[in-house]
Amino acid sequence: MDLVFRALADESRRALLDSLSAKSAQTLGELCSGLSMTRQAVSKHLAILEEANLVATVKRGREKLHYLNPVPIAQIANRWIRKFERARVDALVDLKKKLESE
Amino acid sequence: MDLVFRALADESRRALLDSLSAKSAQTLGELCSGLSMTRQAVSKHLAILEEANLVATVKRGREKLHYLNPVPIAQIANRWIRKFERARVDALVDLKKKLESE
DNA sequence: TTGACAGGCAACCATTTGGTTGCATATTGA
DNA sequence: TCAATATGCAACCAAATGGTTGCCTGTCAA
Repeated sequence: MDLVFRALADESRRALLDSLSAKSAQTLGELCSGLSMTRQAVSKHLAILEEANLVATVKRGREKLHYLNPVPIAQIANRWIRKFERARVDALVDLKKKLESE
Repeated sequence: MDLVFRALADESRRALLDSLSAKSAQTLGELCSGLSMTRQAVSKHLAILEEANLVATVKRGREKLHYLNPVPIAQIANRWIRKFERARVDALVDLKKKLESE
């Protein structure tokens, strides 16, 4: 869970997820094009996304195909964000009241 | 948006949000108790959460009350996570097919 | 008024992070 | 076979991060 949050904290990595969401089964080289980063930097980012289970890969010959795995993101939505949705109205009303009373 | 993701990347900060979600209007001292961190460390984390607009504060005398603001989290849920929900089934079917064909 | 309490500020430190360069390995296709 | 291609690995570097300690400021209450 922590790995997922940390993986999502970087804009480059979120961009990679975007890219994989738009086009599946991309190779490392493909994912590099357009980004102003060396291949190795992208490779490291992908390793972090893999570690967090946000990206799955399949080797095909000398290429490595990358796939988005949206499950961890869905889990965060379901298990973590919902906690705060419940608190949402209460918290805001609470704060507003406080601000107005001062 | 990036500030929110980065703020959420740290377990201590998520714990602080949890704490504020459970009990609103806590002071810095209150938020510190239970955590094995100096007051200054907690203060820095709270500053990052404030920067990301996840926590709002009101000064009352020599105390500073902290409030959870769940709106940015809700925005991420709505504007960002939904993108990947759309891709979810497609992506998994896609990957499964690939894995089986190799 | 004055000591105790809540918090802010700044300097400092170790570790992690995001990136680079250089070289090695493995697959492909002419 | 062999050059080109796709990726992996390791060392290195600067900057950001998470934490500390020490001291200062402002407020409360006896």
